Amino acid sequence: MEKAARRRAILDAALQVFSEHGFAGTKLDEVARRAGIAKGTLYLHFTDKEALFRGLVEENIAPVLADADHVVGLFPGTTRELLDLLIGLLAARILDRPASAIVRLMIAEGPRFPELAAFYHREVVARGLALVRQILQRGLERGEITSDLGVRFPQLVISPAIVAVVWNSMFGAIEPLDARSFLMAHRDLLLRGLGWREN
Amino acid sequence: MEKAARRRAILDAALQVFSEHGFAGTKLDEVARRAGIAKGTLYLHFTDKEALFRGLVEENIAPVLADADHVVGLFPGTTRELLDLLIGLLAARILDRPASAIVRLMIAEGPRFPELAAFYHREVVARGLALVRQILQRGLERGEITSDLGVRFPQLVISPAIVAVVWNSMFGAIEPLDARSFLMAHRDLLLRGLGWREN
Amino acid sequence: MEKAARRRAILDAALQVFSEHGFAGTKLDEVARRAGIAKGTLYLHFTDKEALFRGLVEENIAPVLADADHVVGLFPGTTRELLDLLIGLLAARILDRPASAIVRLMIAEGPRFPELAAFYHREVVARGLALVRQILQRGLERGEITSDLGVRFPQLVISPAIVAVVWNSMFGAIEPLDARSFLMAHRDLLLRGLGWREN
Amino acid sequence: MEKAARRRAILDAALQVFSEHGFAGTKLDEVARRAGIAKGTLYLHFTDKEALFRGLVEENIAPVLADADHVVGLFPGTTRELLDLLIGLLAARILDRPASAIVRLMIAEGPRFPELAAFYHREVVARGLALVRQILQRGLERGEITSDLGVRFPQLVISPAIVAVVWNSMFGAIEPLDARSFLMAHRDLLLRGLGWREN
DNA sequence: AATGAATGAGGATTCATTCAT
DNA sequence: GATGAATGAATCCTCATTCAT
Repeated sequence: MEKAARRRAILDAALQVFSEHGFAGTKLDEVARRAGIAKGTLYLHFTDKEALFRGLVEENIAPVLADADHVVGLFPGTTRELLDLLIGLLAARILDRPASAIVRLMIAEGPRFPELAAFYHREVVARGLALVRQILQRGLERGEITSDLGVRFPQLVISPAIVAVVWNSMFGAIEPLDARSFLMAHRDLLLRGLGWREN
Repeated sequence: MEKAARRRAILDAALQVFSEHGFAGTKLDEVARRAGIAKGTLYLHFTDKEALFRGLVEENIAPVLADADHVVGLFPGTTRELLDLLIGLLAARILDRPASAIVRLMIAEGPRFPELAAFYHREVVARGLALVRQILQRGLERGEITSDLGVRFPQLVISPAIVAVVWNSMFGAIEPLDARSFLMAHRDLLLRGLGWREN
Repeated sequence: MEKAARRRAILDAALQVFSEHGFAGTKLDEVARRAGIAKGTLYLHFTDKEALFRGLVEENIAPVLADADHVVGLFPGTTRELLDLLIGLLAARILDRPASAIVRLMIAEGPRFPELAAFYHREVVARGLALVRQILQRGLERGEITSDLGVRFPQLVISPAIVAVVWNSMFGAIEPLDARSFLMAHRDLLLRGLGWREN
Repeated sequence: MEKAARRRAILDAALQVFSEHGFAGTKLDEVARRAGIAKGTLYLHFTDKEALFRGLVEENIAPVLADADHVVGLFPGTTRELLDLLIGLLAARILDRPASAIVRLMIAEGPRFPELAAFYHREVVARGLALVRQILQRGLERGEITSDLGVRFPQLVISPAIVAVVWNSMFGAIEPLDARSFLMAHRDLLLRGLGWREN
């Protein structure tokens, strides 16, 4: 349908512009220009600037959730294999502009959009952390790891991915961080820290 | 001197308001109001909004650097003790509103202030990471740890602190993260991951 | 086209207001109000206050130049007839509010807009003086006048017209000067001074 | 007295700044700076910006009037000699920055200060024109000139002086006008135009 | 008297939103 | 539906004026 394509073009443009200028700094003129439509047309798709921002975040969540389901689906395998898979996905996502831009936007603007933060927490963060917990819990039960720190603080597993996004957005031009090697190092450190032992 | 106090009041107010609304979203009227001065008075201390923002970041760096020097000064001790010290400081800093607000602001606005990001990188981030490297390098030399992953990716040591700040700013109202326990868990995981062995 | 009419309305209002209050003293709010449009609409036609001022001067030059060409076109006639024609045009222009307001504005604001003054000199003043020189040079060649002072100082021919404008703008309410009689007297004095002799 | 010197310094500075930027464009900060005093001190001498402007014009009139009296005092002489004297004074005045700046200011700002324009008309212009009339009337009575056009339109005698001031303020950088030669040419043209005949 | 820091009304400019075409 | 010209509220910044020292 034509309408859906139009909507997608707007959201793509909005992601770029919000990402470059932040919420308050974004001019809808520029979003419209990049989307190749007239300014007024924006209002046929989104009631106002805030709705556009919310739509942006909400509609970029689907692929993330699909990823998670994918990981869950591949559950057979060692904890190491699952963590590798997870980190591979994170790396893919991090190298992937849209999703990392969304993460950055949520960090930058989250405090000004509490309901959106709650939505993001519920739909993305809580699910992601639950997935991490599942993987590690299973590792404990199988005797592949011995520490429950990861289950208790699943954010520890995710932290380096967040930092890689933030780092490259701020210091990418000065001292870029290779996200893949960084996350590989993290996986090694993490597994050893959790008491990993090949059975 | 009266002038310095006025300046401090302005910076305190600015930290609050920039922190709540971001750079573009901040009204200087509100900064002035919270500082208890007239709008025009702001301009006797800072040439414009951007100078105020820069001043805010720059003048909040001094205490951070003082901390770092302090840690270096206390160098004798095991790697575990030093990491504890470091993490204690991070926790103190994280629980400390001003500094965490600055970190958040830098993450949110950094991409729009490249020179400021460079300044922050040079004065705070690079020094902090150098300190981490020193500590871990010394641990390797003393045989207290065996992995050099921390030396190669010192950001891994810092990541959970950054995430704790970001987490609480976004999800503090929904699911607060106890920064101290979180960082203690991190320290345990990290040390074990690095091959910690009490001599 | 509607757009051109809007632009004309703005320039008309701007001429009034700039003329009454000078450049710095003019409020764009008032220009908009008198043009019957909203403040923001001004900016769809002129990028800023200075562009509006420049546009005002530049677009009021066309009719003046058309007049000058007209005079040149009517060249056959005695020097007296040509001077009469010229003075008639000056009088018409002087009694004509817009042009005299422009002259006043240029005198008042010229020093603060050097490029605009240069433009005005090039497009209006130099051409006007060249026309005066042509007329007088022809008079000398035909033996109708004997002095070359007018050719050497064509500003002498124009001075009373300028003064009439300035006088009436300043003292019009106190002691108005009848521009037509004034310029007629000037013509008589000038011709006699240049050694006029009917052939 | 110290106070009078202070006042003079302020007026000198004010003349410069008003002359460069016009009334609305003048910042009292800059006047104070150039006068070498604090901003607040201005208000010990002039109640407000407008009073300063008025004072400026009013206090620069004395020397002009003194000149005029001087001319009247030297009355014996031919009409040519008196006109020479008058034009010499005008040239001196025109080459003299302060007075020409005042003339320019009155032209530029006069319409916004009607009472000041009236004052200027009464104290300077009317007296100057009366003087011109006296000289020419005497010339007629003595039979040195035959036309009464100058008596009827004394502004014709003054016009080139005004134009010289205006010209050089606007086009001085592009095509400067030598005021002295210009006024000499005017004198010759004028005398001949009035029917001058050496007795 | 002199100072200059402080004030806050005022004005240029921007931009989210509306609406006639 | 789509457009983009028009709107005017909102915000940064300036500067004449005041006043405590």
